This record gives sequence, structure tokens and C-alpha cells, in this order.
Amino acid sequence: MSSPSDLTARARIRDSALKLFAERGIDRATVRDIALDAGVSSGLLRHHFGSKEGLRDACDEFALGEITRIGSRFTTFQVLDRIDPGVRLLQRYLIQSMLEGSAAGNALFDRMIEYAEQWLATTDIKVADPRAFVAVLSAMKLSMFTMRDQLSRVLGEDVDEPSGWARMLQASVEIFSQPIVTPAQAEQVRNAFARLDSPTPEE
Amino acid sequence: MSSPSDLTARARIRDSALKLFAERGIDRATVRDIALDAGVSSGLLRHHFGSKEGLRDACDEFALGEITRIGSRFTTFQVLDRIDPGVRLLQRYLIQSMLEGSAAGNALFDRMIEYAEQWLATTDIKVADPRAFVAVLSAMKLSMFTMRDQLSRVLGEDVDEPSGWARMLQASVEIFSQPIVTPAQAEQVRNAFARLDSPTPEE
DNA sequence: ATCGCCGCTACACGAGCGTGTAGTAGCCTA
DNA sequence: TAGGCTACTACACGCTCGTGTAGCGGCGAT
Repeated sequence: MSSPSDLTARARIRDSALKLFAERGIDRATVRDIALDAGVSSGLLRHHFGSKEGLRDACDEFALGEITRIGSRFTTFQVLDRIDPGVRLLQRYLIQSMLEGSAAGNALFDRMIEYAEQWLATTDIKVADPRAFVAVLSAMKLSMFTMRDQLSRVLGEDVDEPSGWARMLQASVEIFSQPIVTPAQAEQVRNAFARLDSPTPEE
Repeated sequence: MSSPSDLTARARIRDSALKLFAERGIDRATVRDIALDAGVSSGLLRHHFGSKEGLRDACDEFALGEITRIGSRFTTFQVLDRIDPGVRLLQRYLIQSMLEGSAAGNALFDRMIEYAEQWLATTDIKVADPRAFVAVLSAMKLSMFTMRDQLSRVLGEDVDEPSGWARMLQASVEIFSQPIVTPAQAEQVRNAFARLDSPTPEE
């Protein structure tokens, strides 16, 4: 994930795999294309990683380690004016992993949940079901990445570019900094579920 | 999307395709498996739909039409105590389409945006960038579906079951019915972006 | 009656995939 | 200097995929 060509072949293969996995998804990224991108034969890929899944595992481990090392920008509201392309690639790879439920994806989502639970404890927000609260909240934060293409299309500009990125992030802040549904509406939902829980009073 | 076997072969193929596309994704659902599931030969599939992509288009059109006919539960906060399995399948299919950016997915997301813009106009919520606001808000609502597997895993129960569904939906209401970030934090983000926009005052 | 169309099946084709195998050049050790 | 290990390539295998083709039974129209 650093300089282009003065890396070991193994590292170059891993970087190419990470890139193509992130861009196309696991299935659509072929070992031949990965090898081509890394400038090696497909046999060498097999030599170093055993199989496509072995390569995938190596990517998982690497991506998880890098994102940990870099810090948890992923999980915070921290404002990023300019995201490093390498980090963006890691993000996309891990988003793919989360959507698909791989080990690395699960681990990262768990970490986000844990982090969010700690954050929740520092606030004075009162919730009935903290676990569900942080889980859904985390999923919502991630949606800005999972729905990246749709958001870019609807906004008319790439959300990876500084301008689109700013619009998206500021929108999320506006959403989270004020009540979107009224207390009356919330009450209504609560009542609806309460009515479902209790056996119908009569009929 | 109605009874199992007293349908025309064409309709059965379409239903099976919708199911397998939704469950496995477009690529992983093969024409042979779809034909098998529908109880016909793979040649008949080709006879009726021309190609896999033709079948896909038919599914798009059907799913979009059905979801329109049924109503826009998709786009509202309406509480659903028990979701019809057929509707759930449609949802999953369309979610896949949105994640992948197909024509039907784009159309549905556009419709959600439009609907959300109308809704926003009826409220007294003040936002700087309405387009971005409703886009991100819509993405966040969808995240409860795109992250379905992760949410189920973290909650320890299937969010498609009534119990998990209720927890998830109530959590989303709690999130949207109160400020999550403080005014100070929101201000901080605004300032950070304002500082980026203006050429650095000195130095 | 027969002709043609429609719903439908069986089977083959070619491409692309992950994987397996054989072999080579170079370096490190004994 | 001989042996062996490591990095690496070329090429073939077998499978699965979407697609193509040939043909068959039944039914409605002439």
C-alpha cells in the first residue's frame, strides 16, 4: 500500500488483489487479472498464497491491520478533508467484506459496535436497547460508504471528491444533530409495538 | 409471486429468478439453478427471456411494478408487524439492485429521494442542502436492509423475525427522534469545512 | 388433413475460471 | 563444486458458465 514497484512481488500481488477485490468484488476479480495487475504470473500468486481464498485471507489480515494502525477514522465523525487513496481502498475492501459477511468484515463491524458502545456511555443519551441502538447507528454511518455510488449519482458529483464528500458529511451531521421524527411520531411507533406485544385485549 | 405451481412456466421462472437473484446476487445465481428451481429446462428460460440479462430486465420490471402496486412501505417509517415473505423478497432483490447500480435500483432510489423531498417540505426542518440531506437520510434508512446480516449477527436474532425487526425499527426511531451529536459538535464540523473552503487566512 | 407456430427438452459449443504440474534460473549452504 | 531450496514461468486440466442448435408434441387455422 506504499510505493508502486519497489516492493516484493508478494506485497505487490496483495496490493493488486486488495485493489481489484475492492473495485469489482471478490468473484469478479480473477486471479489472472490480479497477477496481470501486479506484473507477475498467475502461478506465482498461487505459489505465495496457495489459493484465491488464501490470498483473500492475506488481504483480510492486512486490511484489518492497516486500518487499526492508521486509526479508527472509520468509526468516528472526524472530518477528513482529504482522504488518502490507499485508505479509501482499504475502506472499500472492508465495506465489501462487511456486506458479504466475511471474517474480516464481521470483526470490523464488531469493533465498530464496541467503539460505539463506549461512546454511548460517555453521552447522556437514554435508550431502551443500547445494543440495537449502536448497531443500527453504526449501520447508518456505514451507509454513506455502501451507498456511495447512488449518493454520487443523486448528488451529481463524486462523494469521493472533496466537494461531494463535504456535502455528504455535513448532511449526516444535520441529520444527527436534530430530531427527524417528532415525539408524537415516535410515541406512535412505540404504541404500535406495545400493542403487538400484549395479547390483543379483546376481539 | 403468488401460489407455487399453478402459474405459467414463464411466471415461475421469473419468480425463481427473483428469489435466487435476491438470495445469491446476480452473478452467483446461474440460469441452470433458476431453471431447476422453476422445474423447467434451462432452454425454456432462454426461449422466454432471450438471455440472462433479459431475465434480469423482466425481474426488474416486475419487482418495480409490484413494489409500486403494493405501496411505498419501503420509503416510510410505517410499522410492519409482519412482512409478507414475497414482499421481503422484492425488497432484497431491489436492495441488491441498488447496491449494484442497475437501472431498476437507480429508479427506485430516485423515487425514494423524490418521496423524501416531498416529505421534507411538509416538515419545518431547516437544512442547508436539502438534496444531500434526503439522499443521505434515504441511504441511512436503507442501511437497515443492506446491513441486515451484520445486524442480525450483532443482535443475536434475525431482524426478519418479528422480535428482531421490532428492536431494529425502534432503535431507528430512537436515533431519529433525538439529537445524536451536540450543537457544539455540529458547529465544530461546520467550522472545519468553512475553514477548508476559504483560502487559508494567513501563513 | 396438414401446415405452422408455440412451449418445451436435450445436448453440444466455446469461453473463462481456479487449480495442478513441470520446469528453469539464481542463490545459499556444505 | 555439488546439492537443494526459493522465486518464478509456461502450459495444461477440468469444471461451470451463458449461449447456440436441433428437434419433438400439441393445438389452432386453413
